Order: sequence, then C-alpha cells, then structure tokens
Amino acid sequence: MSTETSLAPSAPVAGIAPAFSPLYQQIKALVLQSLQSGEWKPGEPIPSEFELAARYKVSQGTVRKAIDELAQDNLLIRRQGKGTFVATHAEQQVQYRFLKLKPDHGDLNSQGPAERLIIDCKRTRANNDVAKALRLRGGDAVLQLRRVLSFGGIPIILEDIWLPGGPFKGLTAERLSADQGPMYALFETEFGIRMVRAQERLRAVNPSHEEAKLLQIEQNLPLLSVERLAFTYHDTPMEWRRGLYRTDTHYYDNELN
Amino acid sequence: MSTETSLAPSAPVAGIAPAFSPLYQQIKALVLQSLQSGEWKPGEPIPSEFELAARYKVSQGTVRKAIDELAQDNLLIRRQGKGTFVATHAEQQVQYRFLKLKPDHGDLNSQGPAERLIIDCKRTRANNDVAKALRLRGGDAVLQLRRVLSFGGIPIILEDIWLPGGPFKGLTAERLSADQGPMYALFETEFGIRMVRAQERLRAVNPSHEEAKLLQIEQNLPLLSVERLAFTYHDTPMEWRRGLYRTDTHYYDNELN
DNA sequence: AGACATGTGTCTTATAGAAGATATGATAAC
DNA sequence: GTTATCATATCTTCTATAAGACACATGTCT
Repeated sequence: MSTETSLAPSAPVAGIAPAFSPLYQQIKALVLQSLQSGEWKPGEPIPSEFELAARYKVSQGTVRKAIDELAQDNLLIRRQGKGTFVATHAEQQVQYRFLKLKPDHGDLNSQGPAERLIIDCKRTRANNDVAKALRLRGGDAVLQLRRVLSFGGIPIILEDIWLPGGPFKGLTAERLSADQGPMYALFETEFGIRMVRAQERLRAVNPSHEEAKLLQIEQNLPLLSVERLAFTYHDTPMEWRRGLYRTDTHYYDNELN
Repeated sequence: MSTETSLAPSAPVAGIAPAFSPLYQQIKALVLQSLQSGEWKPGEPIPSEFELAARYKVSQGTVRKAIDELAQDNLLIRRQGKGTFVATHAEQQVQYRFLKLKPDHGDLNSQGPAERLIIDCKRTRANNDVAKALRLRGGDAVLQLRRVLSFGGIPIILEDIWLPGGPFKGLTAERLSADQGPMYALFETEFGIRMVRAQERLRAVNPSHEEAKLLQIEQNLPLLSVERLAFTYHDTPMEWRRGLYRTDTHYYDNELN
C-alpha cells in the first residue's frame, strides 16, 4: 500500500521497537480504537469484512487477519453467516466468564442462579496498594464494596471490590442489588466499561473472624484467596478485587497448555 | 481436490458429527499423527510449508493455516527464517512451562536453579481414583513418586505423582535424581512422551502432620493444593499429580481473557 | 568485513466457491 | 384470505488457491 491516507507505521506495542508493524496489526489497532471509543457497542455487530476493507483501503484478507486476532483475544465474536460482534459479558451462555470456580458435583447453576448479597458499598479514598494497582494517586476517590455470593443457598464466595471513583461515578448499592446478571455486564451498559482481561493471584489463607462469620464457616477452614486485577482496553486497570472462595465443596478450575 | 490419494473426509474430532471437515483440519490431523508417531521429534524442525504442501497435495496457504492452529496450541513453534519446530519442555527459556507459581519478590530462578529431592519412588497398583483419572483398570501397575522442590534452599512444593506403569517402564529414582532440567523434558527424551496440556484443580487445604514436616512448616499454615491431570497427544492422560504449594511467600499466577 | 545468494516463515493482494443465516416472493394447503 | 412451505436471492463468514514481495537467518564468495 502506498497511499498516505492510511497507516503510517504505528507505535510499537511492547518495550522494544519492532520498527515495522504489519498492515494487519495496524488495522487491528484501528479496530481497537473504534471498540474503545464506543463506535460499536458490546453485543452489536461491527461492519462486514468487505466494508472494513473499503474503509481502511486494504484487502478483505488483511482485515480478516486483524479480526481473527481480536476474536482470539475474546474482544470480538465471529458468527458465520451473521457477522462479527463485539463481545460482551451479558451473554446468557456463560454467566460468569471470569469465574473459574466449579462445584465438586454438578453445575454452578444447577441449583438456580447465584444469590448476590451486597454487604457494604461506600466511597472512600484509595490506600497505597489499591492506588498502585489501579494507577491512581493515593487518596483518590474509590468505590469499595463487599458482597457474598451464594449458590443453592450456601455462601461460597466473599468478595471485596475496589473501583476507581471517576469512571464509576453514580454507582450505588441499590443499582447493584436491583440488577440481575453479572456485574461486568452492568459495567458495560451503565458505564461503558468493558473488562477485557484479568490477572489473578491465588493463595491459601485462613479467614479472619469476620470473614468466617460472613461465609458461615468455622475459622479453621482454609480458603482460596483470589486477588484479581481486571483491565479494560489498552491494558488499563479498572477494578481490583479480592475473593475468598470456599474450596471444600468447590474447586478452582484451570487449563494449561 | 479430487485425487483419492489424500484426504477422504476424516473422522469427526469431537462427539457429534460435522460430517465434513475442512481441508486444513484434515492436514492438521495428519501433522498431529506424524507428531504422535515420532516422525518428527521434540526440538526438531518439521518440513517446510511448501514441502508439506507438496506431500499432502494442497496449497501452502492451507498447510499454513493448519500449522497456525498447532502453533496456537503450543504443539509447534514457528521461528521466522529458520523453520517450524516441534515444541518441547526442554527449552532453556522457561524452565517449567506448567508451573504457575511465582515468588512474591524477584524471579523463580533468581536464587539459582530449583533443588529437587526425591523422597520416595515405588511401583504400586492403582487405586480407584488414580485408575479412573489415568483411564487404567483398578489394580494396574503405576509408578508413584514423591518429591520436594526447593527454591533458594527453602522447600516450597511437595508433590505426589502417579504415572502409568506401561509407558514409563524403567523409570527409577536414580534416573530422576541424576537428571537436571524439568521432569517433562526427561519424559520426552527417555520415554517419547510429550505432555501437551493439563488440567488443574486448586483448593486451599491444611497440610497433614507429615506433609508439614516435609515442607518444614507449621501445620497451621494453609497450603494451595494443586491437582493436575496432564495429557499427551489425543487427550490421553499420562500423569496425575497433586502438589502442595506454599503460598505465604509465593502465589499462583493466572491470566484470564 | 562486506556483498550476495538461498531457504525459511511472514505479509498482502486477488479470486472463487462453499456454507450458514435471513429475507422475500411464489406457490400450495387449509 | 390466511397460513405454511419451498425456492431463490443476498448477505455474511469460511475455506482454498496462487502469486509476489518482504523479513529473517545463515551461509558463501569476494
């Protein structure tokens, strides 16, 4: 391609300079921008491969390769014959895409949907750890909430969640309680924030007295501590949470390859 | 393609019948066979894309798509300008590809290589759980071993490992102790068995008296229990292990997307 | 050391048909 | 008339091929 209209070599993705980035990578970046800007919303279809090819002045095959990678990263979903859609957490299919906890027997939703009880919801100021994780300045406004997830009437998960105050301005306990469906789905529709990936750190811990009480367990039952930093587009951290999972009746499932 | 020499529609991969599978999927299956049969060994290069295209009587692009997916699954490794290689656990790069435990500070190998101490190694008969996991008959011969992994002189991981007796005939404690490098690398070179993927189930547990002693910790320190079922080609289970990880100084790292 | 050739995977374009999904319009059945 | 059913058209993604240019690695020749 020669026209200057498009695609000067874009900035390198990671630390060291690749100097040249292939066309399809540049297309990928442009599509990502449109996703981030909200030009195409979660659940909606994006333009067809040929339309995008015309728009960016490249061949359909090049667009295809770009979209392939974005679909690989779960940012887009391809449906043959129908189109390509912006991925969303509001799919009926898998209720909680980021939740890897499974019951020893049966299915998570076999005993009806999860019951979610908001224990606490308040605006505070970020302490150092949270500020660092969310890339805020210490003392910046954050939203802190605590909730218990129960399955089949039994409390299984206790979570503490921290959200940056700015992007989530207006989030209240009522709004959360009123909502069915995953929290990340609400983030999409109400705040235009889509969680794209997350990093989890797991440890075995003993619960505090209060934590044990909230989960209605003995304090000598060890729990799985799951610290999660969730990112939206462009690797921007948007949530920090710490979950305590009961693992005497459930297990954390992980695939390696 | 019309010649009968190649590629009658191959058997469906998963449960239900797709009836027809695209060419590149068939190529993928053929390449997989060559991998499993040992025609190309771990670390070695496979034939070039054009050679394979000629061999299977398809275009280079079709071979490319097949190889792309295999590379995606970490069965092959592409190196631009050099060729495509059979993936191996014997790479210097990442010592333990399946080990997701990381120290809170620094790097796993910052304090020298891991010290591996074989505690026990014996031939026994599979109990029901192990037999079921490894798809053996109860009472079949299995190899059972127990070891402790230490980093920087501190015991961090205690592992119990079960291997099917047949494929691993001849494996001894001496052979294991003598070997440097990852156990899975030894499996490749000595037994021609390559671990391709694995499934892990994580729980928080309290160690038994003996387990605490072996790890030189107090018994009230909760540990991360990691049950792993490892598979070779064609989803054949070839190892069952249970690890106990110290997570007061380390954490189990996991990426979600 | 530098220039060049060669073999590898990588990228881009172009073309064509297959396969899945959906709307429309004709036709048949009630 | 209304409701099914079928065929067709058209849109989408998916598969397959071919050809040429590019980038990377590794030689060999000067």
